[in-house]
Amino acid sequence: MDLVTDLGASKLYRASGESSLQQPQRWFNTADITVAHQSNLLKQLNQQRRQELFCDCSVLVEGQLFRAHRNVLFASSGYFRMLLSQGPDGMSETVNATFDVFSPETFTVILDFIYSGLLDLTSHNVIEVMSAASYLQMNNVINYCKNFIKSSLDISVKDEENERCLSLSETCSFTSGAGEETSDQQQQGPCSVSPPPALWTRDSSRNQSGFIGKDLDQDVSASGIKTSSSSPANDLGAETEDLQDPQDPLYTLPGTERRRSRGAAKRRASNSNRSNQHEDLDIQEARTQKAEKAEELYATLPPIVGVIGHFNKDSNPIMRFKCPFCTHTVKRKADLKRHLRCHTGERPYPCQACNKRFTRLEHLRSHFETIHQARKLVCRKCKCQVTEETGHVVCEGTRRYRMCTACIQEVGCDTIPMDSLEESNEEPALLLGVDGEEEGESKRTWMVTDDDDLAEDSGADLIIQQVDDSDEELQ
DNA sequence: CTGGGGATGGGGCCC
DNA sequence: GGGGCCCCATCCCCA
Repeated sequence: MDLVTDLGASKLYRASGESSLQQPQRWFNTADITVAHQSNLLKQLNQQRRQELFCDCSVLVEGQLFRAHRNVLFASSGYFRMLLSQGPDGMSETVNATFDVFSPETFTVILDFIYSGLLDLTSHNVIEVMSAASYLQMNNVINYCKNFIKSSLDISVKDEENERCLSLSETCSFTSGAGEETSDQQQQGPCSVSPPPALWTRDSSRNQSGFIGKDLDQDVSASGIKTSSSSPANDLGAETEDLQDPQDPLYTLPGTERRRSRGAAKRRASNSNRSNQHEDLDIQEARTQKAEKAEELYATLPPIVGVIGHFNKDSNPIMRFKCPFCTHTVKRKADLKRHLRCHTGERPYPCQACNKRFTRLEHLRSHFETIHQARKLVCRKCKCQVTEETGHVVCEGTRRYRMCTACIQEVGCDTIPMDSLEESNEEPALLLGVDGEEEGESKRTWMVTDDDDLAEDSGADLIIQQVDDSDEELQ
């Protein structure tokens, strides 16, 4: 076979034994040949795996044995790449790997994908598969899972993403050449997922399982869905700072971004008084919309799963509640409800002084006491202990802190707006909703009472399922 | 560039 | 189940 020409990636070959001058030429596009060959090779390997032919690698997952080919695993998984490259040189030796961090069912999905390119994702297994893929360092699978989640949730609020989401939401299985770092997807069948609302993925809070790492954030995949780089504790969402408002009840910047934006948030907060009415209306409207979406989110929340972990000494089952969004489990449902806020992005507790919102009342209280009440009896400048007598409260915008008399004199009284709690009770009283005598607004408590700011209880069904929570117990 | 402190967020658990 | 406290991790700011 002679190489005739090269058209980019697709090389055209002429069948040998034929005259190019006398007979019609028969051209073979090697791209098609390659695809067919890869497909056939994969089928053969998969058959060999199922028949346990030439399998030189044993993988034990929670007691269930899987047989596979080390070269295939090596090519598909960063974890196995590392494991096998560190293993014994003797290629004749069988390699064993043991996992307890994911279930055999999950590994079956992973293994099937490796050998077929078909990823059998469902709304019930996608989180576990993504977690396992993260563990096994299979970025392509992670991306498929992420896209699956995104599409399932119909996250897009942008018109230009609607089409993509629609096409993806119809897809239940993702296909790819095994080991390929591509995110091409094909429709394989109807989607079994009832898409949760957008806010779920718009949330970018910390992920206890940490199943989305840097790689995932870096690879936005061919779908073009934008993600933001974030802290190692990843986020499911893709949200830019610009689209969020710290005053938003669903203010959900990813961990790092959120903190990076803290300064900006503070600036915005400090400038909030200057915002015009139009902006207020916009914020209010956006808040209402997001609150509605939050309600929708809770209404369609994946079921809260009560799980039975290991048994205690008395052979009594240890009940734990599994987060439907991550692998985290907690002992109490109330704790899970609290934990869910880091996924939903709920921030039901706004500070009335700076409009910053918090996920917990105690955080709001701590913030308020520290920032706005100057509860710390420590001089901000020299850090010495101060009392009501030896120090004064200094106001700086909505911030209050204490300074000792010496530091105040050193800095100069004229430059610092002086205040003291004993002299001015209006703000703490107003903000704390204490029996203040202030006008109108003073009747507000420091935690917002707007209905749309407080998400209702999910009321999710409780499902009992047997899981191994040994890893969680270690946390 | 680095270390310390402050602010914030999240988990465990007690009341 | 909610409130609250404690602890720890992370990030940002600043000296």
